[in-house]
Amino acid sequence: MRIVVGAMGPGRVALVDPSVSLEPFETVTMQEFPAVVRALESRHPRWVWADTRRWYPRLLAEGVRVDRCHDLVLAAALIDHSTTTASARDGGAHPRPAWLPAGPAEAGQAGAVVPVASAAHAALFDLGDFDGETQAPEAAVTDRPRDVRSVPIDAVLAEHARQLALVTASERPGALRLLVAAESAGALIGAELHAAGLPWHRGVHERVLEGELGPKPSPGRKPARMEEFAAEVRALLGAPAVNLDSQVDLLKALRRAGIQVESTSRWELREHEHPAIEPLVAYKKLARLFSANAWSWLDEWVVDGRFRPDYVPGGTATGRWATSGGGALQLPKNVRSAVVADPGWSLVVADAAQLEPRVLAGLARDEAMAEAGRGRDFYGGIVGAGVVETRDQAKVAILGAMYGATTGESGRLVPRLARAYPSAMALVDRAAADGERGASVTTLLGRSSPPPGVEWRAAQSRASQPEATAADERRARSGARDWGRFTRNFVVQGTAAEWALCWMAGLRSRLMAIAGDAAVPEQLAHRSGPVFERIPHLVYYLHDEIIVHTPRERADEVAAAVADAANEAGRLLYGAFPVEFPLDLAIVESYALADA
DNA sequence: GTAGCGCGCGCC
DNA sequence: AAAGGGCGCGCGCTAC
Repeated sequence: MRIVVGAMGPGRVALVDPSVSLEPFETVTMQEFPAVVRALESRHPRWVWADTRRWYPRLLAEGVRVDRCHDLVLAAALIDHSTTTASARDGGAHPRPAWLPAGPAEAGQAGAVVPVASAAHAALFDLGDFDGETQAPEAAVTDRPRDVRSVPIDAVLAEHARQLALVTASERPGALRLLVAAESAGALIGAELHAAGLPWHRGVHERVLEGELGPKPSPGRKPARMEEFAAEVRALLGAPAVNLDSQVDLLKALRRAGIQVESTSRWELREHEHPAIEPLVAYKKLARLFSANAWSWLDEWVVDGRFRPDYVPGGTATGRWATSGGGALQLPKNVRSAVVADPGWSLVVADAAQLEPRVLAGLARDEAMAEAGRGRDFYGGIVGAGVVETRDQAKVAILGAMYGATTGESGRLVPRLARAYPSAMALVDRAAADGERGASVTTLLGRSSPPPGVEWRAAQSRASQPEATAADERRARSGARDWGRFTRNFVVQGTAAEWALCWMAGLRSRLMAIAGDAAVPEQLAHRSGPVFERIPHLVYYLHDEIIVHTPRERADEVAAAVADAANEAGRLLYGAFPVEFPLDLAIVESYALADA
């Protein structure tokens, strides 16, 4: 069952079950809405709404969670740019409504051919309702509203019907259905992660800062240890006034001191011998910590023992998430010790071991590569197969293949990988070739890469003119190769993001089931907000890694659910194809202890 | 005073 | 240790 939600008149919310009628079966005020959702949730509907980020926080604030949804904004971004719907969209029979946020103008032409997803996913995401015989009402013409909650119900219904039609007409409807469901589940999870917050121990964080930077400086001053290194660098460069935080200033001072660098970046500095370099690198390290994740970050981002970043599911081209504010996806390892479970609680920390090579093996249906990944250590498996001599070589070669390395050790090793795993190599090479000629490529479940920009196309066509100069041609070739590296990586990174979404979505439903029969002692009530009191819940997500905060006595059960969900994600994407997704999994009190 | 950009660097 | 993909953020700096 689906329930479509939209605005009806000022301040009223209409609820429609399109399998029954396009007329609302109920209209309520925004204040009444959460209670109505709570009551209807027992019927296990899929909530169809314009934008989860707008609708769901309000529900969570009232202590209401929903099981499933269809996020029309996120789904439109997928459906309207997928190469798998290109022919269905051809001719403009399914125009995007004006209220949707503008996306890239056009999806590219049919791109990389990637294997078809298994259709064995109906149970988990329960997509049986997706093809429901929904009638399409006349599309209401609306301007783009400031708040998508005010999109009229008729416009929401029309958009829903449009999306269902396009998915059905897609070349791979099963895959695209799964992708829409997984992306929407991600939107629910993103909002819940924010509501729950990551448990953050201010005292532990401050001790790390004091250990590295010295005592907290007074406002406007730099920490003592930064000043010490800065003084040392200035003396050793013979530049008493140089501002180390100014790239231009610093570069001049370095050159005057005889260090011939092109930039002030750490990796280039390290290639030179000069006594000032070591303290300069140390200064930069501390400066980064001080400006990005020190006391002012704590003041701004940690409230009541919780770090609450704003996650942006689907925020990047490849489908990885972004965050806005707080830098949640760039937390330096040395401050992660501040992530500490509440008393009586544990953290279940899990990350997928070598996710991307495994995703590639499945994507290409490369039996030999999947065989190397049988067992915990993919890179060890490659060495074991005699492809390269050392684990480090295996790692560099694999990364080189996925990122398009052409030079260095990585570039030299890639050909050996190509001989051992021709199918996998052919898949990424084809993705690169497609990108080089400006075509879009598509992930396993149907997310397509954006087309290159107008400048890129202009450079390519300039180079093909008779009067093109050598410089024109060089620029065009270099641009083509850059874009090819992007599309090469896109199919792998994007499909890995899909695996991770399925993993998290499956985990979330397992955790909800665990919570459903939870009778956790009252004394374990903690500070994480009403919805998540006393129940295991996700608190962090980082591309291939998750953290669940759970009452300690539930930790083993949660860990099993995490592993189950990973296995199921593999089956959802690859069916019976034998690619494994082992986890590094730990039950700890502090995030810092999970690496051990 | 602020918007926008390049740089450098944190994470995957 | 090294130059290949994806991001966000803070800084200095320039242009307005």
